[in-house]
Amino acid sequence: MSENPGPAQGPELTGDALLKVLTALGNPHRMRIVAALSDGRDYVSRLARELAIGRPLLHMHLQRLEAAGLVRGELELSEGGKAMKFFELTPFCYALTPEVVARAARTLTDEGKDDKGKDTEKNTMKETAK
Amino acid sequence: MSENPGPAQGPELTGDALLKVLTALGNPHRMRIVAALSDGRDYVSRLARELAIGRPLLHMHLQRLEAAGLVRGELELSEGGKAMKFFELTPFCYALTPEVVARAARTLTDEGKDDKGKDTEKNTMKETAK
DNA sequence: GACATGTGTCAGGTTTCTTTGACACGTGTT
DNA sequence: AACACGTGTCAAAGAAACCTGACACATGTC
Repeated sequence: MSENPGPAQGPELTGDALLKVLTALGNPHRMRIVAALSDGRDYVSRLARELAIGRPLLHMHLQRLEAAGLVRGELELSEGGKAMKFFELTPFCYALTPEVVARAARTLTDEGKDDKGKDTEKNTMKETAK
Repeated sequence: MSENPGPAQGPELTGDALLKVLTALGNPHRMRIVAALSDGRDYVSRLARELAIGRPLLHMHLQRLEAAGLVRGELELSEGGKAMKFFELTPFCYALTPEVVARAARTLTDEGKDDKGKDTEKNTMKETAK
């Protein structure tokens, strides 16, 4: 939907990034979240009802997906003034082949396991809601 | 590197199958195994030395990769008569997009988690919403 | 026989992931 | 105020994944 430049991360794909995507997608709930979000954006509480899972749980899964760059959340205000966090899919596109995996594997770092060091600069939220 | 025919499993891809692939690939060791195997086939003990991990551990990882259909092992006899298990890559090719994941997610079964399978039973959780 | 190589499996400890039930805020409505 | 709805977080339990050090079995060589 909407304008979206071609994602197509052909050339460079770090092992840590791919690993994060794979572990993010490698979970039944998170796959279902992607499926639900493919029908359009939605906010957390409603999504939780839809998927019949707890809000804290969904929150964690969404966080994981967002950290992998697969979904994107945005806090908005409804007419009523209530803060609602809407999530929508990122139009990702990864080609999973032996060559891609092999190439990515060579750039794997131990840091990847806990994502520190390199701050990707994307620091969403941290409550500006005052 | 032999040439691979077009795998391209476009039409049918069950959620359980994709999930298995994703969880299989979503691990640093297994990614490195794929990388090592992309240089050509190898047998377990040598691979373990190469990757500097224990044999039992490698054995488990290879099993996981094989269960996902990403590698294939074959027991052969060397000249000496020793039994050696050679592993080689399967030329897989998965396109990872929101649509593919969404579609696969709809065919996810609870059985997938432990691979029991042949049950024609539709066991759609007994979860009662709170 | 003792050794080095290959195979596989098992029990167990460690770590990480998953899940749940509180709790602490906000808001608008009854 | 009490309620219904939204947001987020936390601690702790439970489950699953990961890893290691044995052990078993083969074979060929010193």
